[in-house]
Amino acid sequence: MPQGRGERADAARNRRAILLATEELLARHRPEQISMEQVAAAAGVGKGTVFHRFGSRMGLMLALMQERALTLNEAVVSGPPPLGPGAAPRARLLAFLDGIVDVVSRNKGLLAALGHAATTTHRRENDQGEGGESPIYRFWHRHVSELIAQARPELDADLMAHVVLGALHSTPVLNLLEQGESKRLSNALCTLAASLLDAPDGTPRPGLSSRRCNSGGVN
Amino acid sequence: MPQGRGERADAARNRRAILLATEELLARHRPEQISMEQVAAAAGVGKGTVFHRFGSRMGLMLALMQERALTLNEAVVSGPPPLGPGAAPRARLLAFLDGIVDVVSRNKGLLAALGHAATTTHRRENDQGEGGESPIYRFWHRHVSELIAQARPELDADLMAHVVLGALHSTPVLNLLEQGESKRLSNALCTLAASLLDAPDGTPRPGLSSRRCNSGGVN
DNA sequence: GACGCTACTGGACCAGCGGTCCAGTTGTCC
DNA sequence: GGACAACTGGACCGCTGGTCCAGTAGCGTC
Repeated sequence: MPQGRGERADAARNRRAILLATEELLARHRPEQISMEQVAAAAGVGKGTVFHRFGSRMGLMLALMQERALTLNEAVVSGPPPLGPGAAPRARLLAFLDGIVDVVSRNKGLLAALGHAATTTHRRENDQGEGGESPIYRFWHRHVSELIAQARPELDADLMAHVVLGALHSTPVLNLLEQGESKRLSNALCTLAASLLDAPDGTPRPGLSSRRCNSGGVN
Repeated sequence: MPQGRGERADAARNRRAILLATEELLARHRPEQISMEQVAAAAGVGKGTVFHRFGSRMGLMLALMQERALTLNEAVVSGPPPLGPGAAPRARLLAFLDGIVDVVSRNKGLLAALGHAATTTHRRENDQGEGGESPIYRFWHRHVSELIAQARPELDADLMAHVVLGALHSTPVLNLLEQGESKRLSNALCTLAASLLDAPDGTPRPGLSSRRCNSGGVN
């Protein structure tokens, strides 16, 4: 993506320096105590430069995340099975979950930083109630959602994908990752996904697995 | 809990006013654009009072959440089945998920506000790497975890509970809730939990549902 | 190699935040 | 009704994400 015609040499250099500095800081401190000023200083650059290149805290984190997720995304889109196209949806999903956990665990603080940025970033006039998700999340969600839909068309694939991916943003889970338990998470996520895809839904155990569970209000 | 001997009349009045004002603001605005100063003003109270009563933004949100979750928690601990003790773990879990979704959907912005507070609150000297979860989360997690463990002792119940509860903190899911899709979420969560508990794990479909899925690194 | 155009740079600056402080007030107990 | 402490509230602080713009330096042109 960089030096894509028209990017000056010094600009490219500084961009890399900023990204690198952010990475280092993220590795050493909790994301919420890293200020943009610190990032700028660590990169040997003025604050204005950081904002000029990345627009906002959110932009910075997004750019970093995008870079980190790039190889995984490429593997999904055009790599060999089971991650890439060609394998059965079930196998692809399990492989992909593995891949995601891997990326996330290698970038422990980054997801948390993204979450933090999302709630911190100043909203100017865009009073839109909606708000946009990050492209990476969108990509991941679409992929998971499609795989679930292929394997189990009767499920609410869209929502299930959100639920599964949601686990990665959860603070307790992130803490676990911080302690090197990524294999454990990977196993749990795969078990969960496998259960969902293999569940005896539709015919067996009638009245047990698909019973309605909505009751009245509680609070 | 209030006026529990020793709380002054005006203090109690103001405490309720603050809680109420927070609720109203939360209902009308996104949580990240509600400042403590606004809360104080809306409650007709000085900023110092708010901090004196609740300690921090986090404390305020926690107190509000605690109040909202109270009836559910009581129902779980001493209410009638299927929510309360006595029913089978599976039924209790499904009922509880329903209950949680209900509470969360009734307090749309509150969970988000809690998450926001968690990343925003100034950390003084407590440089502890750990960090404490909220008591409500802890309670919910323990309950879900125990139910899963009872129904399926071989699973990583602790982590599974985190994953399931993590869904409630996910922004896309929260957005869905905002649009009144709480029934959909409830169904999805129940389907997922049911799949997990009913999964043919251990003997059937050998080599399919519990196959190892950890591969090498990707990034 | 000089030149000018322009994108890039960086630090002073701003509004607003969460949180603190403490002098003054007001409820409560004896 | 007096004394004491708990409560109150607004001025204040340090710091943040983000803006601004004068100055700088890379790049294409001749």
